[in-house]
Amino acid sequence: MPELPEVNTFKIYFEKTALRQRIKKTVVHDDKIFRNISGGDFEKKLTGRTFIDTYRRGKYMFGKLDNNKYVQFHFGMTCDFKYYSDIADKPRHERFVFIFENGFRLGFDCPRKFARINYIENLDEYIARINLGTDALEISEAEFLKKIKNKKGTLKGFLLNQKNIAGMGNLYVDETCYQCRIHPASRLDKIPLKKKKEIFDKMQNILQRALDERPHYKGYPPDWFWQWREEGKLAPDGKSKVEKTEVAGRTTYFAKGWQRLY
DNA sequence: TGTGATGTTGAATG
DNA sequence: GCATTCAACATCAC
Repeated sequence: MPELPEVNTFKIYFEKTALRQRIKKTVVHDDKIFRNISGGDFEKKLTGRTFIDTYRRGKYMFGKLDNNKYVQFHFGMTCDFKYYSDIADKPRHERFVFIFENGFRLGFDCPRKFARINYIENLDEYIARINLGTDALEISEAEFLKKIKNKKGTLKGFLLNQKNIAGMGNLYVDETCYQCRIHPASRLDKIPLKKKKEIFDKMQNILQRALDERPHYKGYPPDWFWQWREEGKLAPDGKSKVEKTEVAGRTTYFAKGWQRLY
């Protein structure tokens, strides 16, 4: 499910399928996932247009239209694109679909309707308004350290907040904490600078590797690197066991003993 | 049958 | 202004 690397995979999929194809018709089946526009208006705005570029920042993907406006795709927890030509392949929870002149369709499949679709007139103004942080793979160490400085709260809460850094989700946060041997509930003001730098490095390494693997939530390899995320599983020291708890309001796995609480 | 799930937001509280 | 907690969103899988 979509955190930064998964959204990047959606972006690649979108580029391979929808880019530079004129939209003959747009059909909205369900208004609910649109935030700043009605389904009817979305149909009108998108019909006859062509996507000419894409941009991703954290978990947000934007499709640039040939009139220099953008469509924001946010995939919530369960959404996905599907490109198909046979109507029998229509995804079960398709909320809207672009029908291209070649007869193929790009459907937006979204079971839980947690997605957020917006029509954006001015991208820079929009990103500034929602105060979206710098992409987790783009952010520099200096900016990361500056953001984290003078903050209290938990490490996990910080990493999950998209206004700080855009792109980290529950799984990658747990993974980063595990690899850094730090408890996700550690207080930011107690973590030494050296450790913060390590967190930054590991975060980017993990995201980059995941992105290179092009993960897709329906097709994660069975030996994927977060497989330790199970209760009772052993850490590399052979004795610390993984426990399940809640940090920053989210289900959290960590290896007690292996991961130090600051 | 009940419960929780890879996300975000807004309201309420401290 | 911050940090935290909670509810809401809607569906599926176990």
